[in-house]
Amino acid sequence: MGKRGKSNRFNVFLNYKLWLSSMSGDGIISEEVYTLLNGIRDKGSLKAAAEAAGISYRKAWGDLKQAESMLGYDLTEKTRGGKKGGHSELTPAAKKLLEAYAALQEKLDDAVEEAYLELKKKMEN
Amino acid sequence: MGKRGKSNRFNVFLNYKLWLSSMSGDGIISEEVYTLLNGIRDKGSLKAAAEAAGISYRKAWGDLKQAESMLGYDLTEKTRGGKKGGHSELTPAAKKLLEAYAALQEKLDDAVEEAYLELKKKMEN
DNA sequence: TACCGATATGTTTATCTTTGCATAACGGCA
DNA sequence: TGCCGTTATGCAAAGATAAACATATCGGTA
Repeated sequence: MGKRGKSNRFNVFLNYKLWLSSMSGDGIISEEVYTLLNGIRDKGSLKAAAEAAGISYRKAWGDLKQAESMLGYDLTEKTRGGKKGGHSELTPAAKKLLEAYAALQEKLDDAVEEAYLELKKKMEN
Repeated sequence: MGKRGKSNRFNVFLNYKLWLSSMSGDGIISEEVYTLLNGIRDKGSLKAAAEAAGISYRKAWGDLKQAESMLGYDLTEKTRGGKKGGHSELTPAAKKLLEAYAALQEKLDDAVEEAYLELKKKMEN
Protein backbone atom coordinates (compact mmCIF):
# COMPACT_ATOMS: atom_id res chain seq x y z
CA MET A 1 0.00 0.00 0.00
CA GLY A 2 1.59 3.25 -1.11
CA LYS A 3 1.50 6.42 0.88
CA ARG A 4 -1.28 7.99 -1.10
CA GLY A 5 -4.95 6.93 -0.95
CA LYS A 6 -6.36 3.96 0.83
CA SER A 7 -6.10 0.49 -0.64
CA ASN A 8 -9.27 -0.95 -2.05
CA ARG A 9 -10.28 -3.11 0.88
CA PHE A 10 -12.60 -5.95 0.09
CA ASN A 11 -14.66 -5.54 3.21
CA VAL A 12 -17.00 -8.48 3.05
CA PHE A 13 -17.19 -11.81 4.79
CA LEU A 14 -17.39 -15.21 3.23
CA ASN A 15 -20.08 -17.35 4.81
CA TYR A 16 -21.18 -20.88 4.17
CA LYS A 17 -23.83 -23.27 5.19
CA LEU A 18 -23.81 -27.07 5.13
CA TRP A 19 -26.59 -29.57 5.03
CA LEU A 20 -27.21 -33.18 4.24
CA SER A 21 -29.95 -34.14 1.88
CA SER A 22 -31.41 -37.29 0.48
CA MET A 23 -30.64 -38.18 -3.11
CA SER A 24 -34.06 -36.99 -4.13
CA GLY A 25 -33.25 -33.69 -2.49
CA ASP A 26 -36.39 -33.56 -0.40
CA GLY A 27 -35.45 -34.11 3.24
CA ILE A 28 -32.55 -32.30 4.75
CA ILE A 29 -30.43 -32.25 7.86
CA SER A 30 -29.48 -28.67 8.39
CA GLU A 31 -26.99 -27.24 10.80
CA GLU A 32 -29.74 -26.50 13.24
CA VAL A 33 -30.35 -30.20 13.63
CA TYR A 34 -26.80 -30.48 14.90
CA THR A 35 -27.51 -27.64 17.26
CA LEU A 36 -30.57 -29.48 18.45
CA LEU A 37 -28.69 -32.71 18.94
CA ASN A 38 -26.05 -30.91 20.93
CA GLY A 39 -28.76 -29.32 23.02
CA ILE A 40 -30.43 -32.65 23.63
CA ARG A 41 -27.15 -34.15 24.73
CA ASP A 42 -26.57 -31.25 27.11
CA LYS A 43 -30.06 -30.69 28.43
CA GLY A 44 -31.76 -34.04 28.09
CA SER A 45 -34.88 -32.78 26.37
CA LEU A 46 -35.95 -31.60 22.97
CA LYS A 47 -37.97 -28.82 24.52
CA ALA A 48 -34.98 -27.35 26.28
CA ALA A 49 -32.82 -27.86 23.21
CA ALA A 50 -35.36 -26.00 21.09
CA GLU A 51 -35.49 -22.97 23.29
CA ALA A 52 -31.72 -22.95 23.63
CA ALA A 53 -31.59 -22.92 19.85
CA GLY A 54 -34.18 -20.18 19.69
CA ILE A 55 -36.69 -22.06 17.60
CA SER A 56 -40.16 -23.33 18.37
CA TYR A 57 -40.60 -26.78 19.80
CA ARG A 58 -42.93 -27.54 16.93
CA LYS A 59 -40.27 -26.88 14.36
CA ALA A 60 -37.53 -28.59 16.31
CA TRP A 61 -39.65 -31.68 16.60
CA GLY A 62 -40.51 -31.62 12.89
CA ASP A 63 -36.91 -31.10 11.83
CA LEU A 64 -35.67 -33.90 14.00
CA LYS A 65 -38.37 -36.21 12.79
CA GLN A 66 -37.58 -35.65 9.17
CA ALA A 67 -33.86 -36.01 9.81
CA GLU A 68 -34.49 -39.39 11.35
CA SER A 69 -36.81 -40.47 8.60
CA MET A 70 -34.26 -39.43 6.02
CA LEU A 71 -31.47 -41.36 7.65
CA GLY A 72 -33.71 -44.33 8.24
CA TYR A 73 -32.81 -44.65 11.89
CA ASP A 74 -33.37 -42.77 15.11
CA LEU A 75 -31.10 -40.07 16.41
CA THR A 76 -32.89 -39.77 19.71
CA GLU A 77 -34.60 -42.01 22.17
CA LYS A 78 -37.66 -40.31 23.54
CA THR A 79 -39.86 -41.07 26.49
CA ARG A 80 -43.11 -39.48 27.55
CA GLY A 81 -44.28 -39.23 31.11
CA GLY A 82 -42.09 -40.29 33.97
CA LYS A 83 -40.44 -38.36 36.70
CA LYS A 84 -39.69 -35.20 34.79
CA GLY A 85 -42.53 -35.46 32.33
CA GLY A 86 -40.37 -37.07 29.71
CA HIS A 87 -36.96 -36.74 28.18
CA SER A 88 -34.87 -37.35 25.10
CA GLU A 89 -31.37 -38.58 24.67
CA LEU A 90 -29.02 -39.31 21.83
CA THR A 91 -28.65 -42.69 20.24
CA PRO A 92 -25.15 -44.01 19.57
CA ALA A 93 -25.71 -43.18 15.90
CA ALA A 94 -26.41 -39.57 16.78
CA LYS A 95 -23.26 -39.39 18.86
CA LYS A 96 -21.28 -40.75 15.98
CA LEU A 97 -22.86 -38.24 13.66
CA LEU A 98 -22.05 -35.35 15.96
CA GLU A 99 -18.45 -36.40 16.19
CA ALA A 100 -18.11 -36.85 12.47
CA TYR A 101 -19.83 -33.57 11.84
CA ALA A 102 -17.58 -31.67 14.23
CA ALA A 103 -14.52 -32.94 12.39
CA LEU A 104 -16.07 -32.07 9.07
CA GLN A 105 -16.96 -28.59 10.17
CA GLU A 106 -13.54 -27.88 11.48
CA LYS A 107 -11.98 -29.00 8.26
CA LEU A 108 -14.32 -26.91 6.17
CA ASP A 109 -13.98 -23.87 8.37
CA ASP A 110 -10.28 -23.99 7.64
CA ALA A 111 -10.81 -24.48 3.93
CA VAL A 112 -13.25 -21.59 3.78
CA GLU A 113 -10.99 -19.31 5.72
CA GLU A 114 -8.14 -20.10 3.41
CA ALA A 115 -10.27 -19.64 0.31
CA TYR A 116 -11.52 -16.35 1.67
CA LEU A 117 -8.03 -14.99 2.13
CA GLU A 118 -7.18 -15.90 -1.42
CA LEU A 119 -10.34 -14.29 -2.71
CA LYS A 120 -9.62 -11.17 -0.74
CA LYS A 121 -6.09 -11.00 -2.03
CA LYS A 122 -7.26 -11.33 -5.59
CA MET A 123 -9.91 -8.68 -5.14
CA GLU A 124 -7.65 -6.16 -3.46
CA ASN A 125 -5.22 -5.56 -6.27
CA MET B 1 -18.53 -55.81 3.86
CA GLY B 2 -19.21 -59.38 4.96
CA LYS B 3 -21.32 -61.84 3.06
CA ARG B 4 -24.35 -61.46 5.25
CA GLY B 5 -26.60 -58.39 5.32
CA LYS B 6 -26.01 -55.15 3.54
CA SER B 7 -23.57 -52.60 4.85
CA ASN B 8 -25.05 -49.58 6.50
CA ARG B 9 -24.76 -47.17 3.61
CA PHE B 10 -24.85 -43.53 4.52
CA ASN B 11 -27.02 -42.54 1.61
CA VAL B 12 -27.12 -38.80 1.88
CA PHE B 13 -25.42 -35.96 0.09
CA LEU B 14 -23.44 -33.17 1.59
CA ASN B 15 -24.42 -29.80 0.19
CA TYR B 16 -23.13 -26.35 0.82
CA LYS B 17 -23.90 -22.80 -0.04
CA LEU B 18 -21.60 -19.80 -0.09
CA TRP B 19 -22.30 -16.12 0.15
CA LEU B 20 -20.58 -12.88 0.88
CA SER B 21 -22.02 -10.52 3.41
CA SER B 22 -21.22 -7.17 4.86
CA MET B 23 -19.79 -7.02 8.35
CA SER B 24 -23.17 -6.01 9.67
CA GLY B 25 -24.60 -9.10 8.04
CA ASP B 26 -27.36 -7.31 6.21
CA GLY B 27 -26.57 -7.27 2.51
CA ILE B 28 -25.45 -10.41 0.79
CA ILE B 29 -24.02 -11.64 -2.47
CA SER B 30 -25.40 -15.08 -2.94
CA GLU B 31 -24.49 -17.67 -5.48
CA GLU B 32 -27.33 -16.60 -7.67
CA VAL B 33 -25.66 -13.26 -8.13
CA TYR B 34 -22.75 -15.11 -9.68
CA THR B 35 -25.20 -16.93 -11.89
CA LEU B 36 -26.67 -13.62 -12.91
CA LEU B 37 -23.29 -12.11 -13.65
CA ASN B 38 -22.40 -15.10 -15.77
CA GLY B 39 -25.70 -14.73 -17.57
CA ILE B 40 -25.11 -11.05 -18.18
CA ARG B 41 -21.69 -11.75 -19.57
CA ASP B 42 -23.14 -14.37 -21.91
CA LYS B 43 -26.38 -12.73 -22.92
CA GLY B 44 -25.75 -9.04 -22.56
CA SER B 45 -28.85 -8.25 -20.57
CA LEU B 46 -30.12 -8.64 -17.06
CA LYS B 47 -33.51 -9.63 -18.33
CA ALA B 48 -32.12 -12.56 -20.28
CA ALA B 49 -29.84 -13.50 -17.41
CA ALA B 50 -32.77 -13.54 -15.01
CA GLU B 51 -34.86 -15.87 -17.11
CA ALA B 52 -31.88 -18.09 -17.75
CA ALA B 53 -31.46 -18.29 -13.99
CA GLY B 54 -35.15 -18.98 -13.52
CA ILE B 55 -35.89 -16.01 -11.30
CA SER B 56 -37.98 -12.91 -11.84
CA TYR B 57 -36.42 -9.83 -13.34
CA ARG B 58 -37.64 -7.93 -10.30
CA LYS B 59 -35.65 -10.07 -7.94
CA ALA B 60 -32.60 -10.26 -10.17
CA TRP B 61 -32.52 -6.51 -10.39
CA GLY B 62 -32.91 -6.12 -6.63
CA ASP B 63 -30.25 -8.68 -5.83
CA LEU B 64 -27.78 -7.11 -8.18
CA LYS B 65 -28.49 -3.67 -6.85
CA GLN B 66 -27.88 -4.67 -3.29
CA ALA B 67 -24.73 -6.56 -4.23
CA GLU B 68 -23.37 -3.43 -5.84
CA SER B 69 -24.36 -1.24 -2.95
CA MET B 70 -22.72 -3.64 -0.55
CA LEU B 71 -19.47 -3.70 -2.45
CA GLY B 72 -19.56 0.02 -2.97
CA TYR B 73 -18.94 -0.18 -6.68
CA ASP B 74 -20.79 -1.30 -9.79
CA LEU B 75 -20.67 -4.79 -11.17
CA THR B 76 -22.55 -3.92 -14.32
CA GLU B 77 -22.79 -1.06 -16.72
CA LYS B 78 -26.36 -0.58 -17.77
CA THR B 79 -27.90 1.36 -20.59
CA ARG B 80 -31.54 2.03 -21.33
CA GLY B 81 -32.95 2.55 -24.77
CA GLY B 82 -30.80 2.19 -27.84
CA LYS B 83 -30.80 -0.31 -30.61
CA LYS B 84 -31.93 -3.31 -28.67
CA GLY B 85 -33.87 -1.47 -26.02
CA GLY B 86 -30.97 -1.48 -23.64
CA HIS B 87 -28.30 -3.81 -22.35
CA SER B 88 -26.01 -4.62 -19.46
CA GLU B 89 -22.42 -5.68 -19.35
CA LEU B 90 -19.89 -6.55 -16.71
CA THR B 91 -17.46 -4.06 -15.29
CA PRO B 92 -13.81 -5.09 -14.94
CA ALA B 93 -14.43 -5.48 -11.21
CA ALA B 94 -17.21 -7.97 -11.93
CA LYS B 95 -14.98 -9.94 -14.23
CA LYS B 96 -12.35 -10.06 -11.56
CA LEU B 97 -14.91 -11.20 -9.04
CA LEU B 98 -16.16 -13.96 -11.31
CA GLU B 99 -12.67 -15.24 -11.85
CA ALA B 100 -11.82 -15.16 -8.19
CA TYR B 101 -15.10 -16.81 -7.32
CA ALA B 102 -14.61 -19.62 -9.82
CA ALA B 103 -11.27 -20.45 -8.26
CA LEU B 104 -12.76 -20.30 -4.80
CA GLN B 105 -15.62 -22.53 -5.72
CA GLU B 106 -13.42 -25.12 -7.30
CA LYS B 107 -11.25 -25.24 -4.21
CA LEU B 108 -14.21 -25.55 -1.90
CA ASP B 109 -15.93 -28.12 -4.04
CA ASP B 110 -12.86 -30.26 -3.59
CA ALA B 111 -12.69 -29.66 0.13
CA VAL B 112 -16.35 -30.51 0.54
CA GLU B 113 -16.06 -33.63 -1.53
CA GLU B 114 -13.14 -34.77 0.54
CA ALA B 115 -14.87 -33.95 3.80
CA TYR B 116 -17.93 -35.80 2.61
CA LEU B 117 -15.99 -38.94 1.91
CA GLU B 118 -14.49 -38.82 5.37
CA LEU B 119 -17.88 -38.27 6.94
CA LYS B 120 -19.32 -41.14 4.98
CA LYS B 121 -16.50 -43.42 5.98
CA LYS B 122 -16.95 -42.56 9.62
CA MET B 123 -20.68 -43.10 9.44
CA GLU B 124 -20.52 -46.41 7.64
CA ASN B 125 -18.75 -48.44 10.27
C1' DT C 1 -56.04 -40.86 41.44
C1' DA C 2 -55.09 -36.07 40.15
C1' DC C 3 -51.08 -33.34 38.70
C1' DC C 4 -46.84 -32.16 36.24
C1' DG C 5 -43.99 -31.56 32.50
C1' DA C 6 -42.32 -33.45 28.17
C1' DT C 7 -43.37 -35.78 23.85
C1' DA C 8 -46.54 -35.79 19.79
C1' DT C 9 -49.20 -33.67 16.22
C1' DG C 10 -52.94 -31.05 13.73
C1' DT C 11 -54.52 -26.36 12.79
C1' DT C 12 -54.33 -21.48 12.48
C1' DT C 13 -51.52 -17.10 12.31
C1' DA C 14 -47.94 -14.41 11.41
C1' DT C 15 -43.69 -13.39 8.96
C1' DC C 16 -40.59 -13.45 5.19
C1' DT C 17 -39.57 -14.09 0.38
C1' DT C 18 -40.59 -14.02 -4.37
C1' DT C 19 -43.45 -13.14 -8.04
C1' DG C 20 -46.47 -10.42 -10.78
C1' DC C 21 -48.33 -6.16 -12.32
C1' DA C 22 -48.11 -1.39 -13.43
C1' DT C 23 -45.76 2.45 -15.01
C1' DA C 24 -41.93 5.47 -16.32
C1' DA C 25 -37.62 6.62 -18.69
C1' DC C 26 -34.58 5.93 -22.36
C1' DG C 27 -32.64 6.02 -27.13
C1' DG C 28 -31.96 3.93 -31.62
C1' DC C 29 -34.79 3.01 -35.71
C1' DA C 30 -38.48 2.78 -39.16
C1' DT D 1 -42.54 11.08 -33.99
C1' DG D 2 -44.27 6.69 -32.64
C1' DC D 3 -42.61 1.93 -31.59
C1' DC D 4 -39.70 -1.62 -29.33
C1' DG D 5 -37.35 -3.80 -25.83
C1' DT D 6 -34.69 -3.04 -21.74
C1' DT D 7 -33.56 -0.83 -17.50
C1' DA D 8 -35.71 1.01 -13.21
C1' DT D 9 -38.81 0.93 -9.35
C1' DG D 10 -43.08 0.93 -6.41
C1' DC D 11 -46.76 -1.92 -4.81
C1' DA D 12 -49.97 -5.66 -4.30
C1' DA D 13 -50.58 -10.69 -4.59
C1' DA D 14 -49.05 -15.21 -3.89
C1' DG D 15 -46.10 -18.81 -1.81
C1' DA D 16 -43.13 -20.60 1.47
C1' DT D 17 -41.59 -20.95 6.25
C1' DA D 18 -41.93 -20.61 11.06
C1' DA D 19 -44.38 -19.47 15.17
C1' DA D 20 -48.39 -19.92 18.09
C1' DC D 21 -52.08 -22.24 19.75
C1' DA D 22 -54.73 -26.20 21.00
C1' DT D 23 -55.03 -30.87 22.47
C1' DA D 24 -53.88 -35.55 23.50
C1' DT D 25 -50.86 -39.02 25.57
C1' DC D 26 -47.83 -40.83 28.88
C1' DG D 27 -45.85 -42.29 33.51
C1' DG D 28 -43.71 -41.10 37.81
C1' DT D 29 -44.96 -38.76 42.09
C1' DA D 30 -47.59 -36.34 45.77
